[in-house]
Amino acid sequence: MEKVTLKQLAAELNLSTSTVSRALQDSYQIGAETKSRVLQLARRLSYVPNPHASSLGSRRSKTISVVIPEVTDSYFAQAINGIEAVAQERGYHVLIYLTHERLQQEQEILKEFQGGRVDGVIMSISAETTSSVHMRGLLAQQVPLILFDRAIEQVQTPTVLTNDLESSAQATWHLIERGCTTILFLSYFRNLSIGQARLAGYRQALQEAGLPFQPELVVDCGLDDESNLQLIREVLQKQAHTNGIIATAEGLTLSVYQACSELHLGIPADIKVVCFSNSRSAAILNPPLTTVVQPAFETGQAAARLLFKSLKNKNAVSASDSQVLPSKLVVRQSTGG
Amino acid sequence: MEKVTLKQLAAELNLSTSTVSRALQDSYQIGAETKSRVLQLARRLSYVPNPHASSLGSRRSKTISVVIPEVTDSYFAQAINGIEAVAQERGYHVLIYLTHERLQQEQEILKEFQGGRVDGVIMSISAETTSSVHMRGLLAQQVPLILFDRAIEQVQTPTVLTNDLESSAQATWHLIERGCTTILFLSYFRNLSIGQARLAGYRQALQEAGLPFQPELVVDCGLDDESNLQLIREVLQKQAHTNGIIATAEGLTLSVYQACSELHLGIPADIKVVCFSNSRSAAILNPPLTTVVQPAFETGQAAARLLFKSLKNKNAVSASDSQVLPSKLVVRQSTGG
DNA sequence: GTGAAAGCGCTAACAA
DNA sequence: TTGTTAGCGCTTTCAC
Repeated sequence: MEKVTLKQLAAELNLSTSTVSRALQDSYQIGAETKSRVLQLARRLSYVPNPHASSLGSRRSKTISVVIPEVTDSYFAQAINGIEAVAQERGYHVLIYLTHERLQQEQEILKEFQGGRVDGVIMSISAETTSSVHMRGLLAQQVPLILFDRAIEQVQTPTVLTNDLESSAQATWHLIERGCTTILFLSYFRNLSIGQARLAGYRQALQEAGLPFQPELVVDCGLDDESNLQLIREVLQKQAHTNGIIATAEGLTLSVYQACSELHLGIPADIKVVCFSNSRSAAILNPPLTTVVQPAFETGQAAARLLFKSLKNKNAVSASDSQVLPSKLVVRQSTGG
Repeated sequence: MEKVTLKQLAAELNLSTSTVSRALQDSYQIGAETKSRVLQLARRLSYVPNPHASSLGSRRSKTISVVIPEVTDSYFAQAINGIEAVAQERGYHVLIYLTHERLQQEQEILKEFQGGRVDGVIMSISAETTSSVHMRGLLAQQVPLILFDRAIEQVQTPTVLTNDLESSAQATWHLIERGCTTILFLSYFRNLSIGQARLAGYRQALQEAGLPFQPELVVDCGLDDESNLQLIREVLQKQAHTNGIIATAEGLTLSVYQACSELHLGIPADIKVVCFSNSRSAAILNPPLTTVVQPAFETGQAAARLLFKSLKNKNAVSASDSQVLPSKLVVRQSTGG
């Protein structure tokens, strides 16, 4: 099967390529009859445009990209669905790139985008990202960038975040109300602004409740389950009075439950647990897990909408259009039900 | 910041664009000194090639695509990671497309690929896909296609599958050994070949064990949790003797646990449960869930390797290179531990 | 080892 | 309403 091109369509129809091109784009400049002739032939020969040629010619790729740390996390998976839903409405393609929490990957990906591969970018920064220098290049090229969930202060671009400080404070308060006095805070890559906000919320709640903040109760976890498990086990042994845990990432749930089980700490009898998690299985864990659920799908949607607004008009959107969507606390038996 | 092009580099260096192009591709035709001059300037001006121009010129996009039903499923998320790992080694980009289990989406996506957007495709078909006509076009264009996990018979292309029949039989046997006599089989989109293989495995085990096959114990579930829950609830009520369940999709776990809980059926005392699931949280469910775990990452890797082999030499790979990787049964308390 | 030149397939002024 | 004509930025023969 030969590849059919615009030129061939044009030749066949005794039209110019530009007319055919316009007809296929449903341009107002083209007569109804011509359009239908073109469309008919295109369909008959099952013509498929070459996106590279079209991107090159128009300097628009009709493609946006999503750059995220990983996809084996309910939050990001759900956010992708939100972004996709919006992109699809507008006839845009979505390229997903994974950084695996590595700054270098993120840098390389963004660098690539300066070549014009995509029209805009929606990103959640990697755990290693502490500066925004690699975003400057993109922005200098006028490629719109929206950050979601995990952002970084210095960069002047719109963000869609959740109320991390508040929801963390709420989770902490919830534990306090259930009688917890010594609460372990498991941070996930401490340098993330989101992690700091959650830590701040925790501290704020402690303070309001008149409980002391104990730095030794803050444990910085990472990607590796095995070492997380070990860290948690150790701190639970050392800080034997611990009777509450806040885990700030879905990926920590397993390690927390395992550590408690190994140490024969009953949840919620001996120790109460709440995790930031968008996993649907939270409801059927043993025991069912109290979670801080982030508005993942909605965040994706909002980010995509901002991006498209910006694509339409570069100046329509600025950092001041940033949004904050609320997370919600879902109480289950891991904190006493 | 102006966009730097090859032409500009060439002008600056008093070289032709072709020389610069070759130098950047590390062609053997170019002298070492020239190469280093080019590279240096490119770096200094932070030159980034335009991928569309390069794809158009070379008729290769250095991009492969992954087409999957959804991403909020551990199996697919892990498979993506496997594919990505291989693609990255080879300097290829990975585009991920979601069909949301809809055939129409899948058709549109594959159609698009006929335009030359990607060099090759790795796909797991949607639940609605019962024919392979929409793949013919791609194959006719010589775009290599590898199917994984969910394939379809008629199409002559390599596949990477798991031993669904065997693992399903194994799971069924496991339940039988634990004393189950009336085993509910929850299929997920019955028409999928993978679903049929699993059903066949179930039937085979029953037969070997001398247990009757009861069609009313086979329930076809779908995407919607709510209706799945209802279906399961109903059949459990009608078939009150049921003392075992096999759920053939990760997404069914929640509904199964909920249904049992609502009907006050104790797992594993009253009813034993095994699910096909790659979710890490299986170990901490209430009770911990016996799972059939598929080799997701490895399947992704294998599929990608096949694809690259085929990209290198169209004739190097054929349907006869298809692979079958084994799943494994992980026994936990939901079947008695 | 390097350059000239002809595209790749499509878009978008500018004309007509 | 349609056609002409340059490109878009890079690759790739074919010469030298």
